[in-house]
Amino acid sequence: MYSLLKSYIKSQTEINEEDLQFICSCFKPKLTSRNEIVVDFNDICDSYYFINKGCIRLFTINTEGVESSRYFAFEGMLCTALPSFIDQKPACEYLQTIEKSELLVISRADFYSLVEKLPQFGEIYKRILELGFITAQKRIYGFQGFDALEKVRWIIKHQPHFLLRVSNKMAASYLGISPSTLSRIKSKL
Amino acid sequence: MYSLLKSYIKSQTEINEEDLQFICSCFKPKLTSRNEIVVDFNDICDSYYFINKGCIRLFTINTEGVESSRYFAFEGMLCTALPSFIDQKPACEYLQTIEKSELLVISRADFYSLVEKLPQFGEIYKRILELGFITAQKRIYGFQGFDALEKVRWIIKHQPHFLLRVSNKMAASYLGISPSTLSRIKSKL
DNA sequence: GGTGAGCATTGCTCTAAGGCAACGTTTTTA
DNA sequence: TAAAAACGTTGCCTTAGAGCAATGCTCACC
Repeated sequence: MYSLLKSYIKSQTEINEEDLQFICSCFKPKLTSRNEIVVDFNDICDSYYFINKGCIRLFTINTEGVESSRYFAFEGMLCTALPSFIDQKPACEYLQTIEKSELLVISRADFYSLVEKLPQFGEIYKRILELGFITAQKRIYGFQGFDALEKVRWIIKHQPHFLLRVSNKMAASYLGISPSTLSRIKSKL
Repeated sequence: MYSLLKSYIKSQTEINEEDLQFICSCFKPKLTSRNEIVVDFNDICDSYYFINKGCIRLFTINTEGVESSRYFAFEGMLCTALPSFIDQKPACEYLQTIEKSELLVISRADFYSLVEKLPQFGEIYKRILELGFITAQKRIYGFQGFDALEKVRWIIKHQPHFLLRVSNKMAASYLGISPSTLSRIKSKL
């Protein structure tokens, strides 16, 4: 159950077995079903989630009822509704497992306690933030000024499994195009 | 020259005068002209910039020669081409002062040395990353699925000075609309 | 394992907004 | 300070892609 988490941590930092065990002991397993909402729109998010199996989507619904997805996380990745997690305000977005999933959950208190007490874990958190920042930027550049076809090509290049793993509707809401447009583009390659 | 930087740091963390002085001594003044390119497309970015006066734009140019702006920073803000700064790879974007500016520049080596040696500065860096991440996310949600008018309303609401400070062309390239569309929208309020 | 809800696909129509061009204005440069 | 280059604005035309609707498929749920 914890082998993927362990190898994730070891890939991020030098760490001894004892500390590694201690970190893992802070993560509790949680099984979720397809399309289960783990963090609701008005919730204050107080956990960080490691995906042992399955897939998490972060999305919101605007005033006209249209979904907008901003992030998908897969096996071996950490994920949370970060703005809410950091500032302890309502998430204003949903965190959803779009497949039957096995999550490893660490509470905010334990997470920050690890960041404080274990310098290696502080390093990991810094790295998560840096990577998140870079990913968001790449996405902004990747989508800005591109037409629908170019966006689809971009996602195929940068996340080859994405379109295979995610429903047409969700993928479209991530790319900022309509499901029918995405469907038409896919049928032409 | 350093008063704005000092008040920025004091607003972010508890710090004594000695440490504050030491931090400031790592920042060197740099004067730049309007539209000066500070970090070029192929440069590896090895400085962090604090804006004492003026304005920085981060943008790139795609294969068809179209500009896409992803971030504008104003007085009292820190800014760099972060992906390049972190990973020491070519920036693939431009960092430009769009007005005559006074920057306070810290080298990457000094920056990371401060992060290591002064816990308060480490905190500031963590906070920069967190805020950057949150800002990027808000922008993704803020623009996704919005039409041109809604985007303009969004920027007026969230950054009221933006359209007054930034040229029509640059603002359009930030909002992901054409300069003529932005011009038309502005004329109708 | 049968039924109902939601999703994917595809054709048709319509509109927001981009491209282009012309003109006036502002900024840059020599 | 005069010429040249870049930018802002506006009109006209064109088009990518959204919206809607009909059909067939898939999957969740009893």
